[in-house]
Amino acid sequence: MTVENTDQAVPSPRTVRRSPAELCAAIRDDVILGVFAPGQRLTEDGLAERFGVSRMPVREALRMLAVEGFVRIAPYYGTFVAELSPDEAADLLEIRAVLEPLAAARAAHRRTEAHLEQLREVVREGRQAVFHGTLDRLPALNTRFHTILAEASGNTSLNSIVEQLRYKIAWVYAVELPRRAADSWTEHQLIVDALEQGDAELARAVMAEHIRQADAAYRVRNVP
Amino acid sequence: MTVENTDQAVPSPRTVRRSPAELCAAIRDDVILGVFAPGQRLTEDGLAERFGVSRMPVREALRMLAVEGFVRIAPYYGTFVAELSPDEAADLLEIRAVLEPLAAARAAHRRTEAHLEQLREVVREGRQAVFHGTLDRLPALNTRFHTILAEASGNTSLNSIVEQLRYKIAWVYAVELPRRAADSWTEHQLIVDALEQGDAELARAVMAEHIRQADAAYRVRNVP
DNA sequence: GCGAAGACGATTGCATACAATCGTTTCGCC
DNA sequence: GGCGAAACGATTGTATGCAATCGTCTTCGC
Repeated sequence: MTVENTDQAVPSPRTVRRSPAELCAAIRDDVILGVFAPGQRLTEDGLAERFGVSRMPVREALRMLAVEGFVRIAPYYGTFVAELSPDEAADLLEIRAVLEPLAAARAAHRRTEAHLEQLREVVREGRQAVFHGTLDRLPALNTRFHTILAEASGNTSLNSIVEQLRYKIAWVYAVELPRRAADSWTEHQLIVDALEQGDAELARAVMAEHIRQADAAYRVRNVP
Repeated sequence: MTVENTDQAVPSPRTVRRSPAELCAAIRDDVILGVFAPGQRLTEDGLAERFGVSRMPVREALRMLAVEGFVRIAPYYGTFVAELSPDEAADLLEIRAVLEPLAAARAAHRRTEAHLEQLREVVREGRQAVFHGTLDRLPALNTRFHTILAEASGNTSLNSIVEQLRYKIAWVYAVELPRRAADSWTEHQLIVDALEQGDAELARAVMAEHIRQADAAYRVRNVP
């Protein structure tokens, strides 16, 4: 094992007090946003200074991120941002391709009226954004749609697994927005329709097709 | 939130030095084995004394277990063994029911000859144990079979997710062994056959049926 | 000049000490 | 006696200090 690049030479250290769980989320965000590059070394001192805390909460946050798979910790050696090969990146999509349809099928039965209203609202905003060409709002709306749907599945484990997958996919992939936007939100509408009807198998099928189409529009970041 | 029961009044504290990752596994084992009951409070001091280390490695291990979902941490309040409702327990099986067939289908293409040999050996031992009635060896062999298969899938993320699921299922469920043993190992044989033939859809179908049969034989522990 | 062994610097691992917070109990007041 | 607030004890959160380990550089020997 060799030391690849030195410490993080990144801007904007925030001097806000954060608990380990918040630190974990903050570092994960920085990893996803590319502030810390794959393979980059993360020193405890560096992160501690960056976030204005001591090494102890940083260590706890790093252990959490290691379980989540965003960093890998080599004992007595160091912590490094994880590197996903193109194959591993594709594997993430393959897992999501079976879990999201499962979530949709369950949501067809377990969804409450409140869930439906939220989904309808998100789809309405999404389609409006497509119509008006304000595409910058779409990523957040898309995430929100799938988040609500995972919640509506009523399966907490499934929800957290899919959430983790979405984090990783957002990290590894960049999506070609304009090409897919219109179709994507039409499909979202079809999914909500299936949920309203309580048709689990229809919801599963439509979601499976939606994921299939979405995967085809992804583009791997940082190809070696 | 109320304090349910006091600290762990458990026997056999081991005075072996352990790293945070090993501590995490050790505590998780104790949770799965029921040494720590669901809902029980886990104090850092208590665990530190039990494992012969200071609170720091214990804290890091607990953060990892919280991410894995075996404990829940309430800031400035305490750490408690997680409690899974019967619904949440059933949800675990539902997730596994789509992920294991996916692993089997992938393994049909990605498995190496070394994987096949290991699987054949495990199945041979399993069927022999069934034949001779030495049923106490079967749980370990069953875990080993599914572990090798997950590895053979060549999808590291899928592997770790399924591994986590298996931990939780072993924790929450007890299985009626004698009733299922013979059929289960016949199905294992069929899965290996499908992998040998490289028939992904056959492997997926056989595994799906295997999981379906296995789930029917589970019995929830600690029903409230 | 080249290879190996030891010393150094940097970083992680861990134990201790202290601060912050929560639940409970006790005390005072009505 | 009942209610509210302050003090206490217990536990968690964090910072600091030191030991352990690793990689690298230097130096010695050939």
